[in-house]
Amino acid sequence: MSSWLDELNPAQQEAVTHGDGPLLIVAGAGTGKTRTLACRVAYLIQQGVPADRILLLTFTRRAAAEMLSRAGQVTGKEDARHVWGGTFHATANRLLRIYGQALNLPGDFTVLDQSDSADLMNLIRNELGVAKKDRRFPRKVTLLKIYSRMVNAQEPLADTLETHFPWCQDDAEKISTIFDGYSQRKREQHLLDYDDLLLFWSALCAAPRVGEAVAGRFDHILVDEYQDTNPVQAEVLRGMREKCKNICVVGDDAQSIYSFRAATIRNILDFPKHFPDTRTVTLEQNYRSIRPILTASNAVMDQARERYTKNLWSERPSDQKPVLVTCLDEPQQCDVVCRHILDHLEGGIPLMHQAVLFRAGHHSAQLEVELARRNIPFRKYGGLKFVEAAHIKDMLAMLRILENPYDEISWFRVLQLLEGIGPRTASRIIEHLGVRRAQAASAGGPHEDSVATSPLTRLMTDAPTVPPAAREHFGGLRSVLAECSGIGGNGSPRQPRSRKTKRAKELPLVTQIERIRHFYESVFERVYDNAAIRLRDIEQLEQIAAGYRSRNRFLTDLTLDPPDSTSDFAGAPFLEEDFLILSTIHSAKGCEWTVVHIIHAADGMIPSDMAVGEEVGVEEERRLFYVAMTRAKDMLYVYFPLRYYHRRYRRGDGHGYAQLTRFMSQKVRALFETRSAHRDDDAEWDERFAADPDPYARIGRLWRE
DNA sequence: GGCATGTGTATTTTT
DNA sequence: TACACATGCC
Repeated sequence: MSSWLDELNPAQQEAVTHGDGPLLIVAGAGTGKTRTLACRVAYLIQQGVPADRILLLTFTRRAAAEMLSRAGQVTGKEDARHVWGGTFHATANRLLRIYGQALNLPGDFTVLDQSDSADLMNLIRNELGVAKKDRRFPRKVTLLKIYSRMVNAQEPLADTLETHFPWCQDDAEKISTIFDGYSQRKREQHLLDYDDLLLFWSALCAAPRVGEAVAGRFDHILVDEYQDTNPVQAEVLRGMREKCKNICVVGDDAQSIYSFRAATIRNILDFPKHFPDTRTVTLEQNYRSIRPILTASNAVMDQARERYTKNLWSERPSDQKPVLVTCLDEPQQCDVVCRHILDHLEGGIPLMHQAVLFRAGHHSAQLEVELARRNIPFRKYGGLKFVEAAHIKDMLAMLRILENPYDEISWFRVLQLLEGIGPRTASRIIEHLGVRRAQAASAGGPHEDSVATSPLTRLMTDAPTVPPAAREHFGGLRSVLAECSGIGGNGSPRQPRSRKTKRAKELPLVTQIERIRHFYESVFERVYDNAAIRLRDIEQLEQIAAGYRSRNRFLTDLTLDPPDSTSDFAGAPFLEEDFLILSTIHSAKGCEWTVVHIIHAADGMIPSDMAVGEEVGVEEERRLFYVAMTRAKDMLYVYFPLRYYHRRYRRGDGHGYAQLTRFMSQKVRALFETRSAHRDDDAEWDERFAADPDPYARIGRLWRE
């Protein structure tokens, strides 16, 4: 057989060459999990399993792409490209486009992202008039969190409230009314939220004949990061493997960090129960980190309440302990991090092989400013995404109206951008246009649109009255929608389109975006104070759209696989230069770098003070810290600022003293080299002055630039 | 009545 | 920073 098998260790080989039946791979950090999974895909293909009958479920699209490219390298064939790879959600979407009809789901459904879902929730919240002056009612995001946890954990509302949202218990009745309205709207308007994708997939499996067809599509299912799947995902897998038991899951209970998404390690622990005759393979040799880093990481996990069963070991000895850097405050932390990064760069380690990790998206804000100041290019993963920016959502809302004229929240969003139109007027217009088709959805036939007039058509033929202030912009809205959709136009003398073609002639996607951008120019001018920058972002969106022919595909891809760093599109796309990685710890899952910098290792940051209320919360934060540490190959820095200014504590406008993260116990610290960035005041002063640009040079800019 | 605007406040992690 | 709510303006 192939020589590439010889390069694997015995445990990896066992996993890769496992035949039929359930397989559980318990893979500690850095034990070659990705490689093993990729090799197993390659092995299956070499054994004659058609690539398109293999399903590889991963946590991100990136992970799937990487594994398949590796599998391709191993087999040396193109086959691996045909493997079904992607996230649970993306796969659900793909399957539901094909088989959804069996569940009365129209093929043109649109997918709501988190904030869309929250907006829809808010719509109903407001309609119910539930907000009272005397008592606070859960906000839209809270409502969505409750809903999502309830659904994903498959846990009754009362239990969900009691265990995770006790302060909302009194509102249980109203909350359940809101949830009713929420699901009804989604059904009427052909909308699926993230959770629905999983629920519908699960329902698909359970459906009489289609279930078998869907499951029968795949000879083998492989699942990565199984410790971070939730009960619904487990249910999907069981549904997919009722007959054929070829399933392989990979995970590490010590790295489960998604319980806020209702992920549960019960899935991985109970896997052998759900799938009898499971073969379990444990991977314990770490190839990633030098020994001192692994030792320190293991020491962190030794304090965990639950003991994990693996003993990770490394064959990479080194004298270099990980480094704990105590800083005076955050500015100094930024300074030291930058210096270390540049030192390593000088020493031959490109920026791409270095990463700065942190607990929450905004923890890197100061550092980002400092990096920009020093001309260190970076790319940030996690935190706020490109598609979550308000103006991008404005653009997407227009496209979604064109795609699905019954999408109520998109109408709301677009209408309220116009001067003089607030919630009341928007709602009146929406009613006038007949956006809410009562009961139509339950009939669910493909001819339903021909029965009722589309809201877009009505907008053209029977325009609602709008307040004077809104007239001009509303007219603009009508013409741009008319132009993009090709539906009649604007009361203009243009002759009515012939009925010969059923579908009106639409403009190409990129042209649509261009026209809409043009329309938004004056709108943004009024609504946003930095309109120019936002409009430029829309041009970036046009670039992305250029790769798409189908508008629906474009919209769905953006919601299910959003470009994950803001700067993916900023700057020159042709200059593939070296850049530093900034990432939340969550987004760093599965990645590795030569040098890793963990910043804000203070109690309250790691663990987040949002999580310290419960023991299970703290335990998960510990695993999070462990995940961060085990990303490092050769060098690990942990930074801890002693003081925080006006940030954490509301009262007291001065500063607060922080504590080193509780996960760095005495024992753990002993495994670190400890450095102070503030050893003596003189040195510190010198450094600060040295960091400032020469005043003469600064003045010189006045005439040299 | 309904919209624009101001003020206080709470801010994790992601498909 | 964005959201929820209160007040002031057309």
